[in-house]
Amino acid sequence: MAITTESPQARANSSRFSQSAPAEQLAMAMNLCKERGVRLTQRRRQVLKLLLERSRPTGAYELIDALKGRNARPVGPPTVYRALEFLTAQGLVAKVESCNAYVPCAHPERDHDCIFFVCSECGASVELEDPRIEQCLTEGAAQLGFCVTRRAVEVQGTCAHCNSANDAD
Amino acid sequence: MAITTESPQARANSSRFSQSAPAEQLAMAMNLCKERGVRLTQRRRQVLKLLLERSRPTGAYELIDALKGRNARPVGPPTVYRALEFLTAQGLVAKVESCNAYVPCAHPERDHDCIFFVCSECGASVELEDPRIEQCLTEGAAQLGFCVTRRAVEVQGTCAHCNSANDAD
DNA sequence: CAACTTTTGTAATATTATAACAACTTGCTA
DNA sequence: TAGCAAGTTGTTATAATATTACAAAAGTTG
Repeated sequence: MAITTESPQARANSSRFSQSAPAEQLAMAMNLCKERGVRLTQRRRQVLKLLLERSRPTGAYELIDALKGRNARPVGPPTVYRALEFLTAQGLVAKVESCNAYVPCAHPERDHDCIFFVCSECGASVELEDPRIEQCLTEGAAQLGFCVTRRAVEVQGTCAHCNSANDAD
Repeated sequence: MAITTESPQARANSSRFSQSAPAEQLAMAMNLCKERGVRLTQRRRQVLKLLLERSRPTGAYELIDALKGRNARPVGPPTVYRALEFLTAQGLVAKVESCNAYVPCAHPERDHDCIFFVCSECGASVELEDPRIEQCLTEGAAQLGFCVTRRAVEVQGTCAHCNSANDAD
């Protein structure tokens, strides 16, 4: 098996950089779910929309608070966690484990791993795809006889934007 | 900069496979701390020892419970979390973010990233080193102007042992 | 419509982690 | 060696994250 050598592709989770607006992403998600015969209900759509509108990984309780404003009755934790579970299973959302927070995936239509670069200063995250890393992890797993279900590759640090802001001080 | 191509090295966190006994690892940790001029106090040593004795990533509250048996007075969460913070800073222990659990590092003397393969069935974890992945992450960071402080590469799935046990059914 | 499945609501609670401040240790140094 | 300063640990309370269990509602199918 040859290692593909396409260069890694980055995609920020920040609206400043996003390649498609929340509305487009939402429409795409609805299509995807229709094709798959699963239901992107109103609640699930609400949660996904909120995540798409944010510029950074968002905690479950932040989502709960945000939903309080949009709904007649406040929603409880299980409701949001269930929506996140569904969205994650569909590859529409990923959990950033090191932050206990959630982000929409850049390319839910493709089945791939994401690498997250999370800025500990501004909280923004950038999703990177790198087939070489997936390949390494696949090889490692094979070597161990390990059967993979989920991967999390997360890099913490400070983003270019915050770095230059700090230099200016 | 040439990519080193040494093959990845695995090291299980299970005593079944461990290459050095807890006592040796502890002695090594004490030396390391001495060299660095930091204090591996009794509490910190206790926590490290517990982690070394376990065959899997261990939660903070599991450590607290275990310490209750070993000490006259029970220790509170902050004590354990502080010990974990110290041990992590010294590279003696790493947190498996996707499990909210902690494991001793295989090679605290070397400054490197670890990749964890965590079995969701038996809970055991294997630490793998792969310079190629570190290289990819370094490149990715450089490309983004991102300044890295911490990395977490975690793979969830089922280990060889559990896989073959399941096949036998 | 009736039976069934899936989704959501609600209340309670479990699990993981931190804040704030007091007490104790350790190592120095006057 | 007394006394101070820094670092470490103890203690209490509480914050933040997540799940269980069961009831109600909505959607699906015969």
